[in-house]
Amino acid sequence: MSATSPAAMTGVVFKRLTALKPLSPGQAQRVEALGERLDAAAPGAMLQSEGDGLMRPTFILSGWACRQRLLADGRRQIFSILIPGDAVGFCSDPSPISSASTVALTKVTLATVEPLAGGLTSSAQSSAQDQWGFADHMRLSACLEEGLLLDHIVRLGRQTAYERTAHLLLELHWRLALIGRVEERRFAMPLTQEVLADFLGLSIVHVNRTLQQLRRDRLIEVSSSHVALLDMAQLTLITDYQPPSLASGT
Amino acid sequence: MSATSPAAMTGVVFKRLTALKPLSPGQAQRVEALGERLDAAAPGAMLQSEGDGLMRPTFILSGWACRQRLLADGRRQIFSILIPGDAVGFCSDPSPISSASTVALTKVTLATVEPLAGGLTSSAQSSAQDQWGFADHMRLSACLEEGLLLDHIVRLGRQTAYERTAHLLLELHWRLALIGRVEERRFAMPLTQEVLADFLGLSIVHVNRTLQQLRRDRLIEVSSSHVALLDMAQLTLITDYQPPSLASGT
DNA sequence: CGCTAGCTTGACACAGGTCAAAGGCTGTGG
DNA sequence: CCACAGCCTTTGACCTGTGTCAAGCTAGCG
Repeated sequence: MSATSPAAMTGVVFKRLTALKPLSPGQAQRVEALGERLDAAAPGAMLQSEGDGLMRPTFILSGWACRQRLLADGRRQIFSILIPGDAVGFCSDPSPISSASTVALTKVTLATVEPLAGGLTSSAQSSAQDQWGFADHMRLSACLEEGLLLDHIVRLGRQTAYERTAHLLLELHWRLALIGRVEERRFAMPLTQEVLADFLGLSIVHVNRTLQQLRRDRLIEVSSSHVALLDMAQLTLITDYQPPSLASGT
Repeated sequence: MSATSPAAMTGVVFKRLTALKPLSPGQAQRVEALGERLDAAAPGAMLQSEGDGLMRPTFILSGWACRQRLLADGRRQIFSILIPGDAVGFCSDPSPISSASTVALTKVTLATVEPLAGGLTSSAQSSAQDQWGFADHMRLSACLEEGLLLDHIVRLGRQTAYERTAHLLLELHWRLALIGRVEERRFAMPLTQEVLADFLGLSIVHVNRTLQQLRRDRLIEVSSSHVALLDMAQLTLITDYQPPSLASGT
């Protein structure tokens, strides 16, 4: 987090966006410029694109976060896990109340795209306007995210703890690979078992047991916040995993 | 489904859209025009806005449907239940494979908005363009739907069968009220217990038992595909239900 | 060097799943 | 108009995946 050069930090955003759709030179430049105005947040802090009116791309440059909701009695459900390169919580309609809040899971660095130079707010079409020059990417990103939400619903509704856990690991593997954070099927995963539990709809204890089962079955290896997938074929089979399609129909 | 006048059929769409944001006279007219070109589908039929390239608003005028996914071994998970007035399956990115398919649960009548008269495809902004004149509504609708997906995730991940079932009934009550299909807290719900099970992530048998428990607790009444909510306050309390906010931040 | 947050383990409880069979309904065709 | 077929609902007996409780354990951090 500390002494990394701005270029290294914005790299993840570049990779993430490029995977969705190639960036124009101008866009690439603006992504690089992200490195200028950084925001930091400590674990547990709420990240909210403060009712900014309209959506304004804000990216996680480093660290992990999540979108979650709390029930009245304290139960927590995590909707999605956010990794570097991901855009942070904005729905075109910034619903005031607790629809979902975005929370840092580790120390996090954020950067927000600045609006384009004034006068360009041309065309009539009111709201959806692309004052930031990333409308296409944001739309594709929203699609990708919807797909992830659907995957999550399947996990929670129809898969066993064992399948769920493995499925999540495959998802993270895929997403982290996209931003170049996987080596030899091994990646860092700075999540406590409590977070995993609240994401997977399980109890902490059972997450623990399930991870151990996966380990005993020689499917994964876990060591101090690092995970290695030992048998992708088998994992894919067990979990019925299908990586998101990035085919931009446009 | 048969002898109803076009106006009566498009009424639900009108109500649904108006709830999101008032319709301009022109828009209202185009909604009425929906009644002209109807499509019918039998229970079990796949409804897909056949890779239409871009999104093109298609509405359910009558009947119920759902978005679902099948696992390799036959397990099914339903993501959302679609009622009259709802827009049907289109993601800006029409992912080819089984991300999710839309299926009719009853006999269904559909209508698709026709593109605006040719030459209007003006402005430069490529994709997001509103050839159909409902961009704002579609965007708000997408937000509403995302909220419903999040609710669903909470249900599946953190609520008991009892809570889940009751929560779903409150959601349906709210959505049906929006299109004027609730009277005295009573509404038609043409869903088999199997569908409920696949939506709620439960077994058929347990859905049955849960409904009976709710009945025994004098919270609901069920009779041949009609449901009555007897104690909304209690139901809301139990399920931690919060109706979606329609506050259009725009 | 002690504290605290996170991990691990065991014993036990219970929500919800599975299996199996019996009752309704409803529509269809003889 | 009846009888059959199929689908849906209901019920009971039993099983199991996951949760709960409680206690140690480990390791990083101040």
